Amino acid sequence: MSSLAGPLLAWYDAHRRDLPWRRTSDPWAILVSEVMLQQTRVEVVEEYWRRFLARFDRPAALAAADDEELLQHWAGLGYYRRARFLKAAAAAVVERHGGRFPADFDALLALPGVGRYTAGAVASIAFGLPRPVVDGNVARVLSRLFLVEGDPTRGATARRLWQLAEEHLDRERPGDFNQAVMELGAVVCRPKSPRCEDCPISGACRARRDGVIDRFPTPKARRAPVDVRVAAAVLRRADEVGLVRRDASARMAGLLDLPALELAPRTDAPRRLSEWLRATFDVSVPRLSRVGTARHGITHHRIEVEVYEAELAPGTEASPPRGDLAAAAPRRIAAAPDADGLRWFRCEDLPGLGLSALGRKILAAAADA
DNA sequence: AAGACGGGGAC
DNA sequence: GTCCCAGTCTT
Repeated sequence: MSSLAGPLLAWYDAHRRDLPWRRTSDPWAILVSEVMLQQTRVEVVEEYWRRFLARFDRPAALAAADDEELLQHWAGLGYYRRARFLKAAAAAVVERHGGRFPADFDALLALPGVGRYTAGAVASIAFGLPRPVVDGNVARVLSRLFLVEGDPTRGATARRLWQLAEEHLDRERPGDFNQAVMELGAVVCRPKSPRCEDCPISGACRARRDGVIDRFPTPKARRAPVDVRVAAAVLRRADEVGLVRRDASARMAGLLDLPALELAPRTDAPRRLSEWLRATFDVSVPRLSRVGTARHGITHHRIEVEVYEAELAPGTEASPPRGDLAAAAPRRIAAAPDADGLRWFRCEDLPGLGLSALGRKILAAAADA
């Protein structure tokens, strides 16, 4: 019925990128790639995927790992809940399926963190099952091909796109077909300045025919970003730096971070930070010097971090956090230490330790000073 | 149906 | 600076 699959598969066979997870048929390795690729670019994922699979080569290996090591391998990727779901999925594969992945869409869909897209991707790519996928790439390609209006991720528009993907799926090579459409969206049918001259199915594209490529897909409504002001402390003790582990209820839960505090407008930052460090960790920091500024964006927040540094006397210790940490300060972003409080880490051990990207930027700002 | 959830690469 | 990515879960 569809005249799309032929040209698409031929194009894919000739032009597909040599991505590491395309060299395996191991469903575990493919699941890890798909979860990492959720809302995350291919170029970013490659190195994480290699390192993760080298350490957790089978579901049982991840299921047995502790959360700290898991986060160390995920730090910097974002959407950290994915990592916990992936561990839970690995445990479920061990418990429900004896450590072997089920060649069954519904069983895959039942795994934690595996939704309609990921279940379809693993089913089609690892097991050759005829299941469609719709991700951002597929949504863009199909919305342009068939003039599908509306937010591709919601309601009737999403249903229409999944229906189109199902209708046009190649039943002989579902995994390659799905990857071909995604590849086309990533490389040719790009959000901006699409390369229609290089598109194997441009003749079938209604948006191109009508000269309205730039109006598809319909842009999503956006919220204005919220500005957040933060003061962070780089506390040094000889060759060590004081870090906190972020609380399980906070954003970036479980990652290491600099002790930091969200500031109300017109706050005397160093004084407030110093008082908070004393009240929370019982560390006395007489002199905080401003050493720089770090900027960071987190889902509709713009964060500006004033970075302060202090050299503490050798032997300085900290008490476990006191009081109600959640009530102590606003903590949309900062002020989220867990009950272990301030801990000392050798600076040379920091890389690979599970520091948040925000934390890395704060240390970089301090190092520039 | 809408909101929460990171980070960075490309323009 | 802005956009948006091989999405999923929760409310």
